[in-house]
Amino acid sequence: MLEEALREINRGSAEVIDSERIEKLLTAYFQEGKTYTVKAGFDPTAPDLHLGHTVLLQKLATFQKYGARVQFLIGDFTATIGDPTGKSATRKVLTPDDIKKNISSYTTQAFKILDESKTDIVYNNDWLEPLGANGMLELASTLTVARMLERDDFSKRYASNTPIAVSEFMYPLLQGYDSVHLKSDIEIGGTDQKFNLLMGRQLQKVYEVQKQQAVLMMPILEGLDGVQKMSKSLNNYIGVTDEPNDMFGKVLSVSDELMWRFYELLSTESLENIESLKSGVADGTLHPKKVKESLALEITTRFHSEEKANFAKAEFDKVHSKSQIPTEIEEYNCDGEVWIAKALVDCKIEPSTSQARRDIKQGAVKIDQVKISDEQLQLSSGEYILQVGKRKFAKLKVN
RNA sequence: GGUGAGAUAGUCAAGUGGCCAACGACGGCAGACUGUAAAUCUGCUCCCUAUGGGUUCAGAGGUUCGACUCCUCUUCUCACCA
Repeated sequence: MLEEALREINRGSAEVIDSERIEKLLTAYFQEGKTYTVKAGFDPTAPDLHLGHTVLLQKLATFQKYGARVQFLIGDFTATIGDPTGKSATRKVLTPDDIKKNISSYTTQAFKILDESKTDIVYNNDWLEPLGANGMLELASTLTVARMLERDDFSKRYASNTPIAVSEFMYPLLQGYDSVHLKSDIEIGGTDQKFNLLMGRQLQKVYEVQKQQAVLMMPILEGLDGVQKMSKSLNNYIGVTDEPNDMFGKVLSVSDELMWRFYELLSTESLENIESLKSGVADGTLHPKKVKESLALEITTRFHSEEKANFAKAEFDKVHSKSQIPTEIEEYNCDGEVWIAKALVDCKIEPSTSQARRDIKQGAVKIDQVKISDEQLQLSSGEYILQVGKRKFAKLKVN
């Protein structure tokens, strides 16, 4: 039991600091039913979560399964400083109202994964604000500038003469102080947070609250391209609020290699099962697509429902395997004869008539499942199913 | 503060008076092949009902029949010196 728990907890992790501590906490839980706390900090700036964010959430859920109380920390105070990401210069200041809105959308999404009854939502403004100037100075005195500059990001910026605001130095300190206040037993975060996470350990020692927290770091999830990290700005993400059809399709479009990564970091499938899936694919008894399909089903079910996931799968098969028309298509109307290129633009499946012409020339455009080649084609009155490529559809009614 | 280099399409990056809507690479889209996977091959990739027209090469002026290319100023970036 203990062994299995440890394996699940370490699963996919990039680095663990003080794993003995984790083992002790778990042992205490299994033997005496003692709970412990796991802290994770969240920035209230990004209300749209994608699967990259859920890696952490799922790790927290795993901890909950093994006796942890999760300290779901909202960095409402620290959000006003801005974590030194190097490009944070233009960070806008959030109003309390924005923050409140972001948080509620954040938590409803998060509780699709986390057990609400084992989660404490805490706001660091509650203790950082009363800390005051004295407290801040005391906190700042625990650390030297040299030590601060050890942080990779800082040293790089310092070396390249990129400005570093003194307030940015406070960020890791404050995040570390959160751990002091909360007396966290374990803190988890992404590998990019290493410095900040370690700061928690250091400060807990200085303030002599208790034993130092253990730290578990999760890798950054790759996006759909399999190379760069999943992020909204790179448009390689699967959002947790994506439509079931999109979500299913996106998961299915990841490469076989990346699929295993997703399995490790996102699936709740046990490690044994994943191993057997892997060997099944390796010796040819299992088709990789089947394996990917069940992953897509699992993920879609998690954020929507089983029913919707199954529907998305059926829809997917219909459109792609049997190349039929999807059940639901956007509908558009227009009057009089329409030039095909214009119609495609009006239906928002082409960005410009130039692009539409090119696609027609290349045979990417179909009307009612039939490829067309005449770029001068006029559509007279009637109903048409327009299609560009494999995935863009529209229904057009010409009056 | 001084000196020098630079700013080109989504990104990187050629182009140094007409052959430039601008080489190439990446990305993206489409086609073939497939498992809408990957890999590979091919085509396309500013806009406009188009063998043509329009608007582009940081911004504003100027020289010229003609400028992304030359000149002036402005803004911003980078390097070296102080």
